[in-house]
Amino acid sequence: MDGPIRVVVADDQRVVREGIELMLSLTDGVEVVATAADGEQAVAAVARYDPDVVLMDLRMPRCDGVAATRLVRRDHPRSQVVVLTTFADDESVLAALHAGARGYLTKDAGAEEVARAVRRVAAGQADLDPDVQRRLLELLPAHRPVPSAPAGPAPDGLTEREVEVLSLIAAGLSNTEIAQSLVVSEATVKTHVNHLFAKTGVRDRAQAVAYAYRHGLAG
Amino acid sequence: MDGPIRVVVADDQRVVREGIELMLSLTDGVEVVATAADGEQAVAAVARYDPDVVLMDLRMPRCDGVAATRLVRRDHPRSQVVVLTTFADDESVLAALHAGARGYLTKDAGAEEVARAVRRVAAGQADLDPDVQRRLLELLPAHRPVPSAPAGPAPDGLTEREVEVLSLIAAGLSNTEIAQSLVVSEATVKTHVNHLFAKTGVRDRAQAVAYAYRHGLAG
DNA sequence: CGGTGCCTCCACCCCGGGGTGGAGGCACCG
DNA sequence: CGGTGCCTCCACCCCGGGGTGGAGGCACCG
Repeated sequence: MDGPIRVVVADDQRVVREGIELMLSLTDGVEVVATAADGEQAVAAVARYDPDVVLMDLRMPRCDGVAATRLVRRDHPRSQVVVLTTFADDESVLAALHAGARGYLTKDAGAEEVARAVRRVAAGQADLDPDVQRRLLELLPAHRPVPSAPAGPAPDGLTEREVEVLSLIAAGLSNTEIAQSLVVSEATVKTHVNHLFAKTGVRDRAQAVAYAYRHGLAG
Repeated sequence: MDGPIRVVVADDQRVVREGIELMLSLTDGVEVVATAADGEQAVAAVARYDPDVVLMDLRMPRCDGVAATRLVRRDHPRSQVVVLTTFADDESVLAALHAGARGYLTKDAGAEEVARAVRRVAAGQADLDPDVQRRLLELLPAHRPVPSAPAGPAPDGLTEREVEVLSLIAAGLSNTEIAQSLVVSEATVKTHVNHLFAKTGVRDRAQAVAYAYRHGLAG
């Protein structure tokens, strides 16, 4: 990486825009090449200046930040986008990340955080607000271990009986119904349920059903 | 947060273990209450000391870090886990995060990074290595909630919001978590849940998860 | 022989999930 | 204009699910 990291700042609030511009101008190795007050201007600025990084507000008039991010990523994939916004609700976060943002900062980030995000993103890494990271974890897609051994032995050391109970859970049976189905007491069912929860690391039967589907124990 | 953040350090290599212990002992507001040389010891230490944070190596004898993390999260959900490992391959990362780790550091992290991760995780946030963040982004689920109108209309006359709630149920979230995720009250979530149960004809969330998987609203 | 793992069952506790019966705001539409 | 559907939120109730801490029988095996 030679030469400064070239940045475009897009925010509809002038104070914010100029504050960030100033902040970054005092940062070593970073240069603000343009600013934009709405999404359309941001896209145009990217086309004209081919920056390394775009600092993008989400709430802007005329083509909001998400749409602008999507356009930037589609037409100028070399330019990375860091979202800088007051809001961190799931809708915004997912939409922005899906549009291709590699960074996500909230507006109480300090100069240091902003500079770090710009550098990391320019270096091909990601830099997300800690709360956003946590949300991502919650949305973690199923961990499919390896589809190698499909109908092989039970995963996570489940016993035969536990797999049986798990399948019935996935089939939508209550503990009482499972007990009737297996001709054992409900207490026994609850024991198996507790054991298989512990082994698979799930919290409740909803998660257990998802686990069963992902591991081919239901369907 | 009053009192120091109480930490357990688990690593089978003595140099690493004691190095981190020293490093953290010099950090304001952090106290190492125990160390562990393998997974079993780590789990036992958590049970005995009820720490705020566990720094967990992944490669350890007798119950590896992933299993230990899972146990800690199951049995002592108050204690958060930060993984500290040399490896950042996808399998390890996914397994660890799935087991419930809230932090992920590689071993070339400095004292500052380690301290920051401990603090953030203790505060209920997440702190993942930037490369891990990038991997997570690549794994981002296909933003199911509101995909404009791609995969056909919702089955059984489900509204957009109901489909959204159903997807989150299938992702294993509780009503409280769904409420937080959608930024609405829990009462609203319960209303949607009741409506979608009635429309789809399921009885509880276990059956709802199965329904979601069968109708391609999860997975 | 003793140890281990699995299956079986018990009592007890508590909270979250699921159900009922409301309500208001808003957008859309005939 | 009034009706309808959706989203939002409330209070209240109750039961099943999930967790704890036991226990005994049995098969297998070193």
